[in-house]
Amino acid sequence: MEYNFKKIEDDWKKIWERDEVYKVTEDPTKPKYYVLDMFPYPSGAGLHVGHPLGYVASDIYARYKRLNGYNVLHPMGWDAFGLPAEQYAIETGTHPAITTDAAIKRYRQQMDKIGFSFDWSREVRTCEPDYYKWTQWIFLKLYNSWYNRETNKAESIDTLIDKLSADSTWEAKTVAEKQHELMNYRLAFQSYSEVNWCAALGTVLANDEIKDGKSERGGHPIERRKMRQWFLRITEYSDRLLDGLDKLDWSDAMKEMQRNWIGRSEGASVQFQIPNSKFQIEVFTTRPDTIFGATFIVIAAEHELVDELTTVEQKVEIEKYISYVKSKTDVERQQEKKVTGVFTGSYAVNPFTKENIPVYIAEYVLGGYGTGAIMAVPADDERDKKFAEKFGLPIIEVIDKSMHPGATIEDKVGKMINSGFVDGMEVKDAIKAVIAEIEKRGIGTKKVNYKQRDAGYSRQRYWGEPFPIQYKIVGQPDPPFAGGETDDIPVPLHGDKLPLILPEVSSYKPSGDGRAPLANNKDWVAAGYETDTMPGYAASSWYFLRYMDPKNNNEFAAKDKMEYWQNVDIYFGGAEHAVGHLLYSRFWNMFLYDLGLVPFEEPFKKLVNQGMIQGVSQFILKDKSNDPSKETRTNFARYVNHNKILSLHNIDPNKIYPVYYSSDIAVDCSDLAKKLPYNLPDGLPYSSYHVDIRYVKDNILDVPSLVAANPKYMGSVFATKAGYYLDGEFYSYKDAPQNASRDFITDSAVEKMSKSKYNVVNPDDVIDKYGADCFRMFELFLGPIEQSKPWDDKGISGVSNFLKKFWRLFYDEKGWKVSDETPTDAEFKILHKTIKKIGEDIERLNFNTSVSAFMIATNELGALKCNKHAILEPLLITLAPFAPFITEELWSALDNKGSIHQAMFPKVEESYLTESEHTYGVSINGKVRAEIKLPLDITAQEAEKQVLELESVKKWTNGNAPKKFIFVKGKIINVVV
RNA sequence: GCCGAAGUGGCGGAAUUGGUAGACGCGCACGACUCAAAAUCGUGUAUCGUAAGGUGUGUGGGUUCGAUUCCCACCUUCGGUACCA
Repeated sequence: MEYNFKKIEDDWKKIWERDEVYKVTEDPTKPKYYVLDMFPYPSGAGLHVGHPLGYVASDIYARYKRLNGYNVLHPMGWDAFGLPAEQYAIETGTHPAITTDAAIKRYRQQMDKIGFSFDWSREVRTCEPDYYKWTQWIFLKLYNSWYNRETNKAESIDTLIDKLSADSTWEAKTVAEKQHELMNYRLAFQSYSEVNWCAALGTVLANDEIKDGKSERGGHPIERRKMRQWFLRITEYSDRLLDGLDKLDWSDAMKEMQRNWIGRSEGASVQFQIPNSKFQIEVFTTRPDTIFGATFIVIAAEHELVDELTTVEQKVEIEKYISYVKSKTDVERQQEKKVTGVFTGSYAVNPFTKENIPVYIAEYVLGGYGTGAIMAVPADDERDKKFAEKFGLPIIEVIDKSMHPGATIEDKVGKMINSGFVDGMEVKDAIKAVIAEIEKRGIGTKKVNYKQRDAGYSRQRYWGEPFPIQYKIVGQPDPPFAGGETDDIPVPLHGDKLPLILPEVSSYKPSGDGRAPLANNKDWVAAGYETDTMPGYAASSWYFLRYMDPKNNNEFAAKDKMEYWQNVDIYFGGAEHAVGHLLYSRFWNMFLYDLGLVPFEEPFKKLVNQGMIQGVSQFILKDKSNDPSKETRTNFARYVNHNKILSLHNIDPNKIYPVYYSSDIAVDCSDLAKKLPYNLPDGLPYSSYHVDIRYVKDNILDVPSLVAANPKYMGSVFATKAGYYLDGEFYSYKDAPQNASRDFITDSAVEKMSKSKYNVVNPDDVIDKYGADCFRMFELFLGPIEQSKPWDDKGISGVSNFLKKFWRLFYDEKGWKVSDETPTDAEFKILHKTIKKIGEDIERLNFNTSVSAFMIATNELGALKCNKHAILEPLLITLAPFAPFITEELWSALDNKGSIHQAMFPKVEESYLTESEHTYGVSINGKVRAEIKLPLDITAQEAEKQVLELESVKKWTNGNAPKKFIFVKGKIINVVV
């Protein structure tokens, strides 16, 4: 009987769904295990072969845990709010809900084909009111909470009000004043702040949505703009987010990225007095030890004292400089390596040297970090040094590094010099001593600074959660009323009014004045609702909690269910979320934990970052000039005579007919180009274009079918070494070189899989051809799960062959051949060796070597002609997590009741694995020269005697006693001569 | 610049604690079956050498009886990040 994967997979898919095989409920009699995937954004393009890699891995892990008696929560859902659906809506007018729903259906179909064991009864969709009701609810909790630094946790805003009420001035304040004051504490708060405004997208972007100064999506330019925005006070959690990392089983790379993002640095803040004035400049420094070398102060262009410090004489120049700094975009500021700055005209007093030191403004000091002012120590800081050199400022050496050759000027090593009371101290001690002195004199304190900023939480978009906020204009009655202006007070919606449903709008475009698309709905605006929506990370910051209790209408998740499931045991997802989603989720979870709403502080115990499967893009090379008359391009003319082609085919020379060159011609030409006595204008006169990989096999383009499917290539010439294709027909050159190839060869490159690069491989196609089991195992067989690699289906036949071979252990042409004979020890050994290996591999996530272990077992059993039930059935269970369909089919053929996926993973019988002998490799001076089989319990003396008897060893020892004899039991023997 | 990961046959990769480098698969070659092809099965396949033997895990050095594995320096690639004081 043949292995008919199509029928098997279709049948079992239906049965699993009918019998709810993967449905899970809380069961206190079983240990729980929570296996989670980062839920996808359902894009219109569907899944490509890269997406399922992590899902396949997590599916195997979940199935394995289930077979080992765990009650496994393994859910899936949709991160359904997002920009692509909204932009499609702007282009076509289709409501994003419709697009999103269609995309989800498509994804679901593709996923079902692969045979995942998700409990779909727990599916969540973040764009559904049932879900975002709770996103809004949590936002209100954040709004109504503050961070109590004394108890070191978030508390209800009421405890803050109690505290503030103790001060008699509090009661005297107006409602508005009180609200403004509280805004300084709320964990979700509003503030005017410079934001990253993207004009092209009409929205504000978070720092991590920006790459190289441009929007991550679309690559549009970003400018700084002051706007009133919602923020989350994540900085209150910086320390806990940092400390919590130590307890997590995440890769070091991932932890480092979060640490760098949080960017904690310890130092001191110090006041520098401006002589004869009430002003002081507060600087932040991580190197208080070097304060004796501080010879000038630099403040940011945005610093609040700029006006006060600018003297009359310097005013014009300072204003010019500030407008110069502001005119530059972030990109330009980054590219600019020139040292710039202007003297304010004022001086400050170095509190230790008592010298008057000049105050400068320079763009290398940022307004947003630290205090926006630094004490510059040119002897120990690269940038300060460059600045001092350019402006002729004094450089005082304060650290003797002669004992540390090779140390950079910024390394914290050496002995203090020229530094008053700390002279002779080591840098480490000097830092402490200076801080102590600063604190003693009351001119500063020890301080910790973070790079991390509070997280922007407003988006000028339509397709997101509405804020459950109305605005109250000061002096007016309660909502509803018109809002949106600058002095109004946000009023949170009452919890029982949630969800606040996302309204319909007349246009999905931003209103044009910087306000969100919701401003296009008059009723919405009239009711005073906030017109911004929440960012993408809102919903994804807590979805893992909702899976535990997805249908609950009274709570985001019931306490007892969270108590049962606890946090995610293993989380699979891409490394690109290191500082976005993974940081925000930890923050939200910690917050909910502080309020006693969640029973665990960290949401994700173990993290696995699957690598990306990239696409192999194919390029065709197009003649750049498109001008057929220029015979001067002698290099190409060797193969293609444009004019000849034109006249042969009666083509109008004025008509545009692009010529594409096979890349082997281009390679020839680049060789040729090197030999030319002159340079070609801009490199070689061709440019690369992506071509759909469907028409390319092994870098050879199928020109006729490409042209047949794409009318735009009609009339184009595809030149190869032997001839050319025109409208899909091949014509040879009369003088073509002997044996020249007709193949049109493409160029290739590994890139991210994407529709626009025409390099997408659809899993459906692979599954149709080889089956889902094969697809799953092949993805894993490609290499280690954490490694990125290009998709290459060359090896897929190996996995396909394996499945067929495996099938043939049960069936041959004549039919069923499984016997009830008692297996031999050798057969048992193969079985138990495999059980052990697979169990260990899954725990370590070494799925690629598991696949090879199955191949080995199948080959070995095949060689022994073993078709015995007692071997095959346990083996089948070990394979079930990897290949759920074929194993289920064979399981039922073995006359088992119920699903194999609810069976028990077999136990390893060590007795079959213990060896009494070992074949030792015998090395002479570390090089393996011989082999010898010895009993495992042999003594070193006896082994030495036997080894030295070997002819192949005697040859090296010449019969002499060895210098040394190394015997490592069960491993190796080494003879030193 | 800084932080992190990696570099092994023609290719994807294996070697889990310092102990027989190249498992498994692809590709390739040869053979069997076939009128033939496909499919399937078998054999071989790091490299130089007829062989004995030599060489070999990015490069150079070191520790060790023994190094893909540990240490030092360097090169390359990929990810992250950046006037962060």
